Amino acid sequence: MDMEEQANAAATAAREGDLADVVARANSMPYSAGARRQAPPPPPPCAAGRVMIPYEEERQRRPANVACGGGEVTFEAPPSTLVVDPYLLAAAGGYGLPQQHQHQHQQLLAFQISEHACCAAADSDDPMRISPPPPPPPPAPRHQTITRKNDVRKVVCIPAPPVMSNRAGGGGEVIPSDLWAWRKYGQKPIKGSPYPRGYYRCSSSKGCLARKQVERSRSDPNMLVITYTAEHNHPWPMQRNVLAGYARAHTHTAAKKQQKISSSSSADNAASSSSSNSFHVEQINPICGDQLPVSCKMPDSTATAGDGGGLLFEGIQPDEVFAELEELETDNNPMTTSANVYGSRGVSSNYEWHKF
DNA sequence: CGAATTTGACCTGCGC
DNA sequence: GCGCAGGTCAAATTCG
Repeated sequence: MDMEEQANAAATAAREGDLADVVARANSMPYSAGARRQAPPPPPPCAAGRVMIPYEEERQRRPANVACGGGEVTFEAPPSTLVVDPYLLAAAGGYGLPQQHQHQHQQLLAFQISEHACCAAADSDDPMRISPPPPPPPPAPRHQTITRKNDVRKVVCIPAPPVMSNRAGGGGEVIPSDLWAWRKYGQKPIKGSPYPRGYYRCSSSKGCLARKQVERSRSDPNMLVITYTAEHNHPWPMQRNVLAGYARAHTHTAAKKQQKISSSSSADNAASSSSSNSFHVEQINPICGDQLPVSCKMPDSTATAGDGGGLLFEGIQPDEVFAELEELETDNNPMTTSANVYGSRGVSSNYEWHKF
């Protein structure tokens, strides 16, 4: 089957909500700049409730169960994606990563896409289904033409922190951060959904076309559906010193913010101090064959999608993260290894990834 | 005061 | 061609 046939089949599968086919397509479609993954064996048809996607026979005994929407999807744990925070990978997710890094994360990305397919399947009228593989997008003269329906999108489905009442994105929505810096530029109510959709663009670099849309799943409000559109045209801002600073800086600033919040709003305080400051994502941690109880803390209720911060990692040792970083950095990428090029200081604002 | 967010208006694509 | 819905812009507002 050549690429075109694959694309057509995948488009049909997506329309029909065939999760297995969508996953197959996700695994075989070209990601951004690099399409180096070979298509896995055809998965079994999408059955209601539970889907097993063969990935590696020897790991079949250690499936990771993911609750998403109404059904349960069992994904194989990709062998090369251990103990990396799902959000980091959602952010990196291969999408917008330097080409050689994308390869490392495509397996997980396949999971992410398929997981959303599960959500989408639960939402019978969910418009955010996987789009058919588009033709190579021509240079867009205007921004509107870049992100219309026939562009490349990556969809991530993650557990959503409780709704907050602060001004952070999405009408109080707290978006788990990724390593990119995002600036919100719009929000729209979506027909048929009680939850608005927030629109973010990358603020890490001027002229970066990367965008993302964040909304809650209609079928499962506890799930956030993040749609990444276009690519970052600058290096992935992921360096060990960035993360190191991030961990410290946010515990500190979080405390300050929390102090302020608690004195200003008792309602907000109740929400943020009880449940919303910490949420567990072990259900989205299929990347670990064994259920690694990873909990991500939202440092404070004012964490926004744009500030690039917001998550503290429990259950993941810094060394493990850095080991992963090491792997990435040694992947012969001059852009990420020369951290100071982009990393020591951002481009145009103080709202950037160096704040992690 | 600079930067981010909010929000109403406008633009575009798509279905009928 | 028209209307609807999604996506973006940009002025106003808010925050640090």
